[in-house]
Amino acid sequence: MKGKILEVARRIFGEYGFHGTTTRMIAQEIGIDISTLYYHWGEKGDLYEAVILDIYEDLRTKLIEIEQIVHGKSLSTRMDTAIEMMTDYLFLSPEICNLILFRYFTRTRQPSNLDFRVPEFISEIAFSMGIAKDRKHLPLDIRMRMLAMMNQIYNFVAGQNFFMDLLKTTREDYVQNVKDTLKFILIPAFAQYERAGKHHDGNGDAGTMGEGDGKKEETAP
Amino acid sequence: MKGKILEVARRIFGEYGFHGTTTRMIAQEIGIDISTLYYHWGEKGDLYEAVILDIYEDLRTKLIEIEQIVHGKSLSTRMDTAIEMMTDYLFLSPEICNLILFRYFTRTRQPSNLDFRVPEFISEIAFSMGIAKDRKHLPLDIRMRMLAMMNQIYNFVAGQNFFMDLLKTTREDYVQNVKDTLKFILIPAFAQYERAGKHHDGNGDAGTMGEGDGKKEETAP
DNA sequence: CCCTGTTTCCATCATTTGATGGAAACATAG
DNA sequence: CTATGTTTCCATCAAATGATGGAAACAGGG
Repeated sequence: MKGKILEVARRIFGEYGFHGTTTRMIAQEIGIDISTLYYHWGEKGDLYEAVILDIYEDLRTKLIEIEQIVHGKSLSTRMDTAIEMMTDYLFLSPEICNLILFRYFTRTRQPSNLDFRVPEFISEIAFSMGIAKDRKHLPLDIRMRMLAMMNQIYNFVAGQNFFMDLLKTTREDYVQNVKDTLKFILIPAFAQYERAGKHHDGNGDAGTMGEGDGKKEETAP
Repeated sequence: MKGKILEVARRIFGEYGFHGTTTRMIAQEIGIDISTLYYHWGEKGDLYEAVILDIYEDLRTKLIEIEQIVHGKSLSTRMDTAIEMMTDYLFLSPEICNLILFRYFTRTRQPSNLDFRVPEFISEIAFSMGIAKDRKHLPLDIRMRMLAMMNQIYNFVAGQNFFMDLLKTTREDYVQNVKDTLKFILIPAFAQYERAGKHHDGNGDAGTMGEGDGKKEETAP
């Protein structure tokens, strides 16, 4: 039962957010009384915290699995496979994306129960992609690119209902197009690392060229 | 006063979301009684609706302004300028990004007051970029790429607090790195349109395109 | 069966929250 | 000043919500 509650709480919190979810909604979805819920998980904030830890744990497991499969391949191939696997996985548990994005964007009225830190796996991903030489001390620009990449996936999964309606497409079609769009955007972007040889940082101003705007060199801090 | 309420409501709704915001929070922030708020805007859902319409109107105005400035330039230049302007603008009104993303990701318990449709400017942007030949009947893949592009910007602005804390960086530094990251990812991706000539759709498996030669000139730093 | 510990539900509270009616304050034209 | 329309605040409600105590149901070992 404790597990069942966590599972349903993940889904409901993922759909409605923290304040949009009531303990009664969760209990009713399972068909139990709310006091049973409180018995197992304590107050609402504690349950939410458990949900967050749970999804990050799932995500970590998946990332490790993917890392082992794409290990050793070329960057383009690695990204292609990783995008396929990651997308398929997240569409099976879309609340993972929703909950992560809520954390990024939303403030809560709660004192500070929910502001605990969770690793964002940024360095792990960069390392797995072969972009980081060293698991620690990742330069800022690389960390931001990793965030950008993950966000791109999260967005299409978390917003699937809205976007499917907006684009007037079926689910199957949508999933395929998400993968294609991700590849269209991410692979050329990160292909710059392949072309630029191993670790030519190339400043952030990639792609524009010319213009030589006044940006100073900003070597990795 | 009516305007002042709308302005503050934008900010608070943007920070806490619909259910995370109470009418009392808005009223208190201004220093008025909640009944004054209800007098001007009716029920909470109506105020929220007004907020959404307001931010979309602002966004529309800005997009038109940008469109006129980048008109006629090359795609890379257009994107460079548009990213600069759009980012600067959104960082001044970050609640725009938050509110748009909430609409994408969050469900509300409300009956259906907030499910009204608002244009997402997808076709306008594609047309302005010179990617769409025809303002109507945009193919699905192009619309998704436009969404992906806008989402990329929205995310970094809406999540600025979280990301700045995560990356341990200052605001100024963060803003600059957002621009650089956006250019790093978006410009190479959409440069495929330039290289591929005018309208070679190219199937979704765009990842292969990056391998060919790639960008010729690379401003040696 | 009985005893004990666990789990579930019912009844109930105290707050919070959305919402409103009506009195007071304010403004403005005549 | 007075009359009229507008705006703001005070007091208050009803419903929703987070939370809890205690009785009942359940489970398993002796």
